[in-house]
Amino acid sequence: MGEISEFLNSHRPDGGRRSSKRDLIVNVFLRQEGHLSADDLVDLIHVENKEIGRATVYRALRWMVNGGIARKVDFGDGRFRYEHAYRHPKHFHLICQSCRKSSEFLSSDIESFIDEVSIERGFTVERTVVQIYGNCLACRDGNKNDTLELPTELVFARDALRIAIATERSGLQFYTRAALLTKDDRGRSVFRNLAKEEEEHLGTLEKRYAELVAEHPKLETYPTFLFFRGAADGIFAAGTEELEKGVDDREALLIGIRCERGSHEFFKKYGEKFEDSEGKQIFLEFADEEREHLELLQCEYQQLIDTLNKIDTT
Amino acid sequence: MGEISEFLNSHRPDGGRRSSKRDLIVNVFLRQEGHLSADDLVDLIHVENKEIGRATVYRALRWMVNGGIARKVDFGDGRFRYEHAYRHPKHFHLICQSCRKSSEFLSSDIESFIDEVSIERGFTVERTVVQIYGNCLACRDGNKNDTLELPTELVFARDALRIAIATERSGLQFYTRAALLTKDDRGRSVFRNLAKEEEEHLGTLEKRYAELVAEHPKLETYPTFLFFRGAADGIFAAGTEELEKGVDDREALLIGIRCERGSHEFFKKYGEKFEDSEGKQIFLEFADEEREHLELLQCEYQQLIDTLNKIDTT
DNA sequence: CTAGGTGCAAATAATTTGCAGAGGC
DNA sequence: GCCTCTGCAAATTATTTGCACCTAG
Repeated sequence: MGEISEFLNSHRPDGGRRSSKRDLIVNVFLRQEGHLSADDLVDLIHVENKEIGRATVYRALRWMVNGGIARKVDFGDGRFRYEHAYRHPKHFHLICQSCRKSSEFLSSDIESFIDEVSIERGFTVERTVVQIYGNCLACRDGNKNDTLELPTELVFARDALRIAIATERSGLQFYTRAALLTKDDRGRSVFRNLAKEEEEHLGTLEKRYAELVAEHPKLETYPTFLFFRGAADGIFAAGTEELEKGVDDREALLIGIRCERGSHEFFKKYGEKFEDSEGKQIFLEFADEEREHLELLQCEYQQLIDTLNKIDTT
Repeated sequence: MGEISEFLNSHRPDGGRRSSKRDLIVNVFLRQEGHLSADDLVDLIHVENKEIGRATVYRALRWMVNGGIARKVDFGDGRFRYEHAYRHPKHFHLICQSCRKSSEFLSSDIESFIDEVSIERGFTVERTVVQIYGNCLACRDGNKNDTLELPTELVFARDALRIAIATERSGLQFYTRAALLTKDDRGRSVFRNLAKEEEEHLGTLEKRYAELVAEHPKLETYPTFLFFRGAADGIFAAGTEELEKGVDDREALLIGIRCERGSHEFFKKYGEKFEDSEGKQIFLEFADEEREHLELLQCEYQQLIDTLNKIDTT
């Protein structure tokens, strides 16, 4: 629970005096998963202490929203819901209109299109709402209510690992192929080294993934949380395809740079979405590695250009 | 105004008796552009007739929402807004938090990602909300309130034409190139004919576009309403690139089929979004043309396969 | 004539606020 | 001791409803 109080300290708005009642409200709230209405929370609080008034709960909720501990969401049925932000990144919602349950997802692609639209309109984005209303699978084929819920941070970590693994695999393939196709000795050894690194890291990631699902077997079949189309066959897949068109060493380096940059940016962005947790760590470690590769390639590219210029002038 | 009453007739829910008061409410409502709160509408109604009660306006709004004449939207500030559906497809919103104005957009890509997520989760979609909250350009750099608003149907028509033109251009390029690369005489004439058709149609579309912007000069610089990344260099652009990799006649046909199908589906989908209007017509005409091309190519492909089989067995 | 539309006033429902008192620092 | 938190009850806000009356078909 030390981590939670650390989280609370960093998210306390204004000098905010502490009070045992508010502490109780915040604690009960953080223990819940999912989306509570103010009234749901009042009921939960009253189980532990009947002396706490509705207004206090409302005030505590407003205080939490201001400090970023809670997020206020609106499913359009006249009351607001609240979800806590502890180890829970901003996300989008699927809302079932028959059972009123909501499930969550993230889509890197939707986010990037939203950015594109906002830029075109010169709009500064503060907050984005994506809600899909309809009917869930459970409601349609006879309410099998096996709605086991895994903590989002675990599912996020799983998706992070899957995407990282796919990226490493395609990276390995890319550098292996590039090493084969490269004419220049020095370039070949750069690509070979990178291939070796990708291979090693791939092993680490696969082990980590195996451990994760061993500990939580339900994770394997749990629905996707983080959608990212580009990850299906790995970020380097398009690059490898390009290689086959017959590019020269310089172009191969550029393709590598492009892929590493894309993957670095992706993992950095999603790493930052998460209050510290397994998922965040995986993403940020990966982002770091990709940045190192990127720098290595960029340096190599610069040297190649310099060499070519020297040849040109002699 | 005949078209409006036709629209009303097709959207009248339950036997719905007609009444002069409700007629007035509906008429005033349909004359507005943008998003009104119930109270805004009450005020507007009271300008023309003070004898109409708030409850009646609320009842009329509910009646319109049931019949699909109006859509109820929720910008999260505690009151609902209403927008009419006449010549106005379902869309997404950018909502400025300082001036409370909202602007609209459509993104084919976001819609397709939403479909993807829904399918993965086995979710049947009824309604989709995408809202971007933040600050608009006008609010940020000193409120130049030159907020001229063009009717959505015009902007939609413009975007339809732009996308259609880009598609025709890339189609023309594709078929021209394919005709050059084709070895088989018969195949070459098919591609050549298609190229000719694309060229003719391109001319028609460009004329139509020129007429549209001549009539409404502000259209040229009005912000994009329909975002579609694939349209930037035309739906056939990727296909043309593939051609250059050196494909055989059969593959060229398949690429053509794929492109025509994609373009047919895109234009059909967006054509259907619109209550009859200029934009709808452009989209559906275009969808039709692409379907014809598609059928032609499919037929040609079948004959090619048959011929190959015959050669194979002799 | 009668189902449905209408105005008014009262009801509802979620949330906020005023105020007097309690409690942390 | 001061400032903030708290409970209670009253206020607020958007919307809906009950009911007596009116109107179109």
